[in-house]
Amino acid sequence: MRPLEIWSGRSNIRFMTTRPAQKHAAGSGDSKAHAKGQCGPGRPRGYDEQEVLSAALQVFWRQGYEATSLDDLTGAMGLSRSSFYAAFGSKQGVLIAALKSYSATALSALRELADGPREGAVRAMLQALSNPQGGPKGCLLVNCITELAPHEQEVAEIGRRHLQGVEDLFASALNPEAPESVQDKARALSALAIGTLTLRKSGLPPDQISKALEAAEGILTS
Amino acid sequence: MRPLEIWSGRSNIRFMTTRPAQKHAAGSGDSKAHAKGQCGPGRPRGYDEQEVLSAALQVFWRQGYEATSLDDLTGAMGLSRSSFYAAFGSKQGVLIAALKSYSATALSALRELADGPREGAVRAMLQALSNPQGGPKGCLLVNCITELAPHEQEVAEIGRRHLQGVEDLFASALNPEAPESVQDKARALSALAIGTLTLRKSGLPPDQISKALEAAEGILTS
DNA sequence: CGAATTCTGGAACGCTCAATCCAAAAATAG
DNA sequence: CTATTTTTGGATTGAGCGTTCCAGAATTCG
Repeated sequence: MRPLEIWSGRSNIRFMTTRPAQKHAAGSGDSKAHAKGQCGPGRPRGYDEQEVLSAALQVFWRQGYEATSLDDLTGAMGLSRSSFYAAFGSKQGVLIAALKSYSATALSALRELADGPREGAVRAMLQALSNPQGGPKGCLLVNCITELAPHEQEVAEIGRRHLQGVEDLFASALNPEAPESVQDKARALSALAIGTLTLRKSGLPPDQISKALEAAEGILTS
Repeated sequence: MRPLEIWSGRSNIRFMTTRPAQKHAAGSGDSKAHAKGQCGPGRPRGYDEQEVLSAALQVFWRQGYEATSLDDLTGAMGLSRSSFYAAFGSKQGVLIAALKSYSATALSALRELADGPREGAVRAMLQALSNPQGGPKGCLLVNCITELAPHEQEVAEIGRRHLQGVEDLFASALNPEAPESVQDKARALSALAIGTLTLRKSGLPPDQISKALEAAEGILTS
């Protein structure tokens, strides 16, 4: 078996030590309002961090993690290798940043549907999850969970939190009557939506999936 | 983007031309009863084809396609590179053979459950699919569909047929009353089962998944 | 016993991989 | 202006990749 322990621990010591202030968290939590104007002495960056992260996200989404090379990434991001490693530390680093950004964006969009009119909320969420912006590329997080989670605990952790978030939104959109099995129903709805992504990838046309979802939804939400 | 066109077309011309009779189909269809005893002049093989294929299958299952190197494969199979390429032609070749073998085995096992007593058949199928032999590794075919199907049409094709098979078995296990939406219900059940594999990979314990499945199943099958 | 055929071990091939390094460029601070 | 700090481009690194090749070992056929 190939050594996969690259992931944990020894990530780019040079970067982590020489530039500890620039945490770049990439869209998730601790963005310290890194105003883009003047921020110190040195040469300013020639790129927008969110933009290049979004470019990297798209590549991972289209190709998967292992099938994506650093040339793919730097090419799509428009960055030299130096800038890439200075900003993200490693290939794994930019993946983690992309996954966090993706999760935040996706959950935010889903929350709007969950907070909409009660009737139709679940249906709208199912349709949105099963027919994501990525089209046949599916859901970036589901793809990466499938490919990496068993061996890379940080991916698994981000994935677990994301799926919990989806579940919670389903639960909040379900009829609060009969709350004894709301969590289980929400979990089943999540699984149902996620499963359709595999059907889609294998070539099933979207309208066939919508039909199946409607057949299931009518009874699952009651 | 990295050149991925390796897949189609130009697969090991030397092997294909110099040894065209040995099709090795690896467990799927056209096994010409390749009796293991005497089968011609030359030196006999020092390995069992089904055994080494099963070993390769396990490695792909555990690590995924891209993360598996040829050293991983030949090491687990106990084959030299020469024997490997003589038997399977390429890394893609052994994956395809493994997927076909996996699909046949899995569908056969699922058919026994579908043909069992009507009440409980659907539940047994859901539990079996969501808690496969592979444990947290999930389902080999679902893994490979997620990782490869958008770019490798042969994987997509095998996956599509497999999922269609699962759907058909669900349909045959469903109550034949109200047959107007049997196919959609069966498709939804497939998606539900497949989706639980992602939950499992992200770390959700099996009993939580079983609970959600039972909550969904009671109403989905009625 | 040769001759023909087939498998096996292991080295080698060309290439790509993720990651590193360094000097030049571009900004601020005094 | 000079000194300092940071980013950038591009060459480089050593290891690993999938695949090929060939000489020798093992078997059957005449």
